[in-house]
Amino acid sequence: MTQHDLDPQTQPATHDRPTDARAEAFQGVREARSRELAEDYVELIAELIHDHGEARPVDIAARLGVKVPTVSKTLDRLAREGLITRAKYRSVFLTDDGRSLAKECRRRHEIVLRFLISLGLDPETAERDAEGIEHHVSERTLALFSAFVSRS
Amino acid sequence: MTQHDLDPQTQPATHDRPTDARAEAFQGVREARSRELAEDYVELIAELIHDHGEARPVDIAARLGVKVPTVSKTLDRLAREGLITRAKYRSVFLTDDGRSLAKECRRRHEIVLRFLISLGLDPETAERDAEGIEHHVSERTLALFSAFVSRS
DNA sequence: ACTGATTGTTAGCAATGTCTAACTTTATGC
DNA sequence: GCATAAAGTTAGACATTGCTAACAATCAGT
Ligand SMILES: [Mn+2]
Ligand SMILES: [Mn+2]
Ligand SMILES: [Mn+2]
Ligand SMILES: [Mn+2]
Repeated sequence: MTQHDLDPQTQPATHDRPTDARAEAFQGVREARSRELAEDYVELIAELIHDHGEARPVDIAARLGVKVPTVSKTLDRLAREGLITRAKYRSVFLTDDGRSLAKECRRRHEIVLRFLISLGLDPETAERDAEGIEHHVSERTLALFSAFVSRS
Repeated sequence: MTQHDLDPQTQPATHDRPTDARAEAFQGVREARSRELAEDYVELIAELIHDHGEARPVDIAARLGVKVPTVSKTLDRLAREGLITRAKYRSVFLTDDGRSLAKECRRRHEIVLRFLISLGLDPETAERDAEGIEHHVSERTLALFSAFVSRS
């Protein structure tokens, strides 16, 4: 390859994880990143349906802090992906897949949130951090978070 | 607004955080999301310069698991944003801003990583989760993570 | 110093995710 | 039931992030 990789002396003791493993990690993160939006949507849609009986684009938009046309376009994609069903000018419904994903997301969200609060974080910040972190925790980490919450 | 929000009975005891606060949380997450890539790049560039004396697109690409033209285009953006300097066909350098961001990112990365490992996670998974989580932890959370690591 | 291998750039495609503006449909209030 | 308000859609713009293919520059071994 390059001269560097052939010379161990030029590699001064930083973790020196294999390049491929790092690439895999980054690929995993990119993968998770690409699912984040759909996860936030279905989680929110499930909540709206539960709390209000229906999920309307205008309510989704208000809670996500985006404009309605943005929601409309994203909902088209979710429908294409089989997570929701929708009819023109009507509110949105989850498919079985969508409901199942929503449930999984809500579970992750709750675990992360309770964990952060158990650690001593204020609920506001916990909510904000959880909203981002939830998409990037492995099942293993989730298990450790759960255990910590129980134990504390 | 809509009939729902006017009728408290239809709001069955889910956390019922104000809509605006949620929107702000999501906006914060989107903001963080938009910075993730730049953060991963400068952190990696700093590491390559430290470990190998220079940061070449081909090495960045190998470690991120993307193709070289993707890196080239992203580096143009980072240059435009003032995080790096580059000359055609040459390797990349960090500006003061870039170096400062890299340092901050590395610090976050290390804290999150050590925290996850302290919790009991295996180093492989810890590395993967940290790579995603690092972009979504507030300074407060970081402080709690640090404290936990010290105390354990 | 040539030449072939490696590295880097450019152009162009596609998907995503955001917006505004203009329009259509549905719901509300009298 | 009609007029107006609210909600939803569509079109079109723009930035980002990925890719491949084609080309250009640099490096390395002889
Ligand atoms: Mn989220
Ligand atoms: Mn969530
Ligand atoms: Mn990262
Ligand atoms: Mn990192």
